[in-house]
This record gives sequence, structure tokens and C-alpha cells, in this order.
Amino acid sequence: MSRSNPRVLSTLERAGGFASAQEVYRLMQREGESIGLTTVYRALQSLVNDKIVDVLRREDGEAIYRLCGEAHHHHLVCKSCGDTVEIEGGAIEKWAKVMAEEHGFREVGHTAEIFGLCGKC
Amino acid sequence: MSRSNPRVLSTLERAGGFASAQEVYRLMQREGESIGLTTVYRALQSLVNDKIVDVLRREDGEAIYRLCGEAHHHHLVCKSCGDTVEIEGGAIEKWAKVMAEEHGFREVGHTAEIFGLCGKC
DNA sequence: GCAGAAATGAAAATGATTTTCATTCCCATA
DNA sequence: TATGGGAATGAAAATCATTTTCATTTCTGC
Ligand SMILES: [Zn+2]
Ligand SMILES: [Zn+2]
Ligand SMILES: [Zn+2]
Ligand SMILES: [Zn+2]
Repeated sequence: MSRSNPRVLSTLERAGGFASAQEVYRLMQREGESIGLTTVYRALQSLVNDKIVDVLRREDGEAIYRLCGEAHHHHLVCKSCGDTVEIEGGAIEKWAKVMAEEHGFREVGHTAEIFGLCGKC
Repeated sequence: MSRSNPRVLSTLERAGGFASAQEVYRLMQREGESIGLTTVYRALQSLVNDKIVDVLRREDGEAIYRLCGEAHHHHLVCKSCGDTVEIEGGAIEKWAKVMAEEHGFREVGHTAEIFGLCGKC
């Protein structure tokens, strides 16, 4: 069932841990690897399911895949160049917990991302 | 230069202040308004330029346009039945601001969602 | 070896968004 | 009022990421 193609993962790493499906595909082509675009999409999807990478959106809507460490953290992403800083959740962790309890929710998780323009853009 | 078509703006308001270009277009059609899809896209783009609406992305990448001034809020969503509660950002708003400043980001926005199982599930 | 399952990828389909371009509308000026 | 040019409009075509289809290949257990 796991279609987490290791060549795709390795390419994503080599790309700086941050690339779109099309970019991963083009990179593999350039490096002479034989692979189909469909397989790249499926592998990335699978890596997302396995929580090995997560997916964000460029400003133009294209999905970008990004290797993710295991420790729970959040992201500060540049809308323009895609630069990403991993940040601590801080107050969010408590906020999520309190809000969930307040409304009778259990087994809660959360997502939180900040996006803007970085110093270089 | 301003193509901020007032009929499009009014429709976006009527849609709850939150809709995709396609949805605005379909809504106008259903209401018997004569307008082209291209014009809807251009009007929304123009409203974004004028900072009257801002644009977010659905999970599938589709752009959704939101009236500025709609109260900013977050969601608590049930993983099982989809029930959604609108909640205040509370500490998150400050967290996002502080984190962004700390890393030299500007023009920042953020997303934050909590998901879990509601009381009924 | 051999059947059945899983993986692969080329090609077609999908769907949002953008571009093109011919037409229509608006409006200032003669 | 006529007219000319710029802006707005929208149908149709183009673009482009992503998904689906489906035939073929590869793998796995027997
Ligand atoms: Zn940047
Ligand atoms: Zn967190
Ligand atoms: Zn529920
Ligand atoms: Zn907020």
C-alpha cells in the first residue's frame, strides 16, 4: 500500500526539502532518473499520508511538499520565496487544548501556519 | 482602471462574505444576473488589489475571496461528523505577530484550525 | 513457472485560472 | 449630435497543475 517511493523522497531532500511535484519531477528528469509524473504525484501523496512530508500552498495555488521533522512545530513561510522557519507553537498549544475542552471536543490536533514576506523579499 | 464591479462585490457579500470565483459566478447566474466568468475573475482580482477583499486557499488549492472586515476567526472541526464551531483566535493573534516580528517577516497572516471529536461523536 | 496483487506511466480528462481578441460601452470633445 | 479613443466585457481558446484511466510491467507467495 505504501507508495512512498524512496527515490522521490531522496530527490525532495536534495531539493532542499522543499519543492512542488512538478519541480521534483523535472529535477529527477534532469538527473537522468526514469520516472513518470504520475508516480511522483502518488509518492508525494503517500509521503503526506505517512506524515513524512507536509504540504503547503504557494501563492499561486501550486502545492509544495516539504520534509518535516518529527517534533511538533509550526511554520513561518514567506509568501514570495517560500523560505520557511520552523517555530515553536508556544501559546497555541494551550489555546487549542482550552478551546477544545470548552466545546467538549476530545482527541484534538491542530494546524497553525504564519505566512508573510521575509526580510529578503 | 478599477474593475471592482459592484454587482460582484454585492454577490460576495450575499454569499456570506466568503466564496470562490466560480461560486460567485454560479450564484449570479442562478439569480439571473448576466455576467461573464472572466469579468467575475477580474472584479475579484481588482477587489483584492484595492484591499477590499483578501484571498485565501481552500485545501484543494482553489482561491477563495473573503470580504475584509468580516470578523477574523478560527475553526474547531469534528473529524467525524464535520460539525464546526467558530472560535476566537485569542492568544494566537499575538503569537503570530510576535513570531513574525522576531524573524523579520511583514504583511503576515495566519491560519489555525483545531480538529478532534465532538461531544456527539 | 504462475496466478493475482501492486506499481508504473503514458495519455486523456478535469477544473480553475488566464489570455486573446473582437465587440460594446462610455464619455469627452468638435 | 457625431465621432473617436480608451475602458470594460465576455466567449472561446490556451495554460497548467493535478487526477483518472487503463494497459503493461514488476513483484510475491505458492
Ligand atoms: Zn522571502
Ligand atoms: Zn502546535
Ligand atoms: Zn462530531
Ligand atoms: Zn487568527
